[in-house]
Amino acid sequence: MYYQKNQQMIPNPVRVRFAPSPTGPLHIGGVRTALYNFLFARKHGGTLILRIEDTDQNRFVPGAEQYIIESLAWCGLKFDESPERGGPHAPYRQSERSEIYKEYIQRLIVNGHAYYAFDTEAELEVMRASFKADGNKVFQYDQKTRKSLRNSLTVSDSEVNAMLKAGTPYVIRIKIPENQLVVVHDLIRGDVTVNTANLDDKVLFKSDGLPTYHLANVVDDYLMKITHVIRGEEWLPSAPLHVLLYRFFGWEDIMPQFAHLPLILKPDGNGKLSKRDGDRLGFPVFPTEWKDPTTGELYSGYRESGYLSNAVVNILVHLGWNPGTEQELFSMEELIQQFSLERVGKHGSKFDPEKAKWFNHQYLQRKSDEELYQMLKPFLEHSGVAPPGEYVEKVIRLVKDRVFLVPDLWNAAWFFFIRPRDYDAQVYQKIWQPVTTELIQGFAKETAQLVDFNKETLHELVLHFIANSGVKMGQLMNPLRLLMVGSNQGPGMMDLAEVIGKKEFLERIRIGVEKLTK
RNA sequence: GGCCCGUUCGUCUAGUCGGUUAGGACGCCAGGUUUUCAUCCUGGAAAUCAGGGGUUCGAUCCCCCUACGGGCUACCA
Repeated sequence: MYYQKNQQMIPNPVRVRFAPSPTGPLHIGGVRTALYNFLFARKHGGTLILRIEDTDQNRFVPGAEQYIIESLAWCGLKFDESPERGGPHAPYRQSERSEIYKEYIQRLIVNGHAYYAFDTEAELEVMRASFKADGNKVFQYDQKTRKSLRNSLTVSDSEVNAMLKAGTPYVIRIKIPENQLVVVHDLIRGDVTVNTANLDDKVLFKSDGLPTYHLANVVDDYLMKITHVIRGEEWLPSAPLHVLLYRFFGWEDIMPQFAHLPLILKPDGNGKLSKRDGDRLGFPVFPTEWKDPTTGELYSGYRESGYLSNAVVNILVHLGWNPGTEQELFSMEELIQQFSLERVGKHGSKFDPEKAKWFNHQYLQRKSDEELYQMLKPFLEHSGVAPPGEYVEKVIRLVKDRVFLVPDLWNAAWFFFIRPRDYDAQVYQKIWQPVTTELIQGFAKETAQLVDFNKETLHELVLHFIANSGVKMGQLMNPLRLLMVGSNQGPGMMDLAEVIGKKEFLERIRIGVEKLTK
């Protein structure tokens, strides 16, 4: 037995769903919602369902459903029941369930909890405009205004039937009861109470014959025996409406429990995180890359930017949840074990791209040399070099700890595979003295004599050389580094020299000196 | 505008019977290692717990008000 906050037993078996609409790539906020659902399901040995909420044909984007499934799979999230896998409550696409909703909306009409509304888009627009003109009021189709609009509450039954028969377009709206208190028990926020006087008569069924989210979500959650609805905070305002629907259908005592997750906010300023923020500040807002099929617009992804899926999961899980301990790096197994809704915060979190990188660095450090090799391979191929594996592994050991994103593997190591073409002008200015050229050439001459070339012998030689010539270590080493790397970066000089070998070492000196002293 | 939710270091956060030097992490600063640049290590600055009222011997913690922030307010989800 397991008890949540307010002594509510978690019914067994747990069944939760992630219910995105296929309107484009999945925002990381959505990924996090899916992740929390996944963790909750796994933790309680429950079932995770993917339900595609595609009741808005206008916003349908081809490929989006596939994107959602694949990008989530990349994160390690798999569904037990879904459109592609099927399950006992198939179909899992709402567009394929339209007959079901018709049956349920009829029940609401018969019971007097819903009514036909014949107002056209244009008529409602006029209402909105007149409300706005009258002291900037906002028009709502609700218990106050419905009495003066064209619907089955104001029009006679025979007239309604005539209109229906004539094929007059209509929508079906919920009839919100007057002046009642509706309480939503939220696992994260506690009880949220709303007076029905503030609720409007939301459209339940559209003129295109498909339900809106509100109806479809309640009917499907009931039919699919969902026990917990874990979704974003943007749904909190409509939760009372959903509770009312459960009540009208007579399902209130088996209604799922709600948990409304706080939002992910932009790093600077206020408001929720958007693609725009990512583009502006230079970090991805989507798990994997997506190219919009119609506009061609590119949505950059974490995977393509060089993040590990493990790290992304860890970054996201911490945006709203914490373990209550000082552990900060988790495997999926550990998350499943430790996750709980109780430890999800109430307030939104600003996304911190710097911390995200740091997390990725941590996970990268835990990868084996072999795994890192595999990640570096594409870069080697792209540059047309094919060094022996033994050589690459030596390099990886030297540069590993300076890698934050996967491409850094190449950025921090390319000079082991390719000679520098340019030399950093600022560094040159700073370290290249009048005597340097002669000094380096003298050193190269002595190095050429070295029979056994490795980091120890080279180090010894350096020591001798500076003692004899009376220069400081830096006067020799800094120019050498510039010659080897083209800048002032990279691992220790001796390690670097040993790996590239004597021949290459001398060659780089020769070529570099020639270029720099021209 | 209306309704709802929120508010602890710059950021993510701990703090769940009201009594803590308010803890950790990222970032920042300083020192050390690396004769480079990063990494790494050590140390440091950084939160009058949004403000004001209560309740209490005592409030970050309970209540109220205000401010600020956010969400929703479509025949979108």
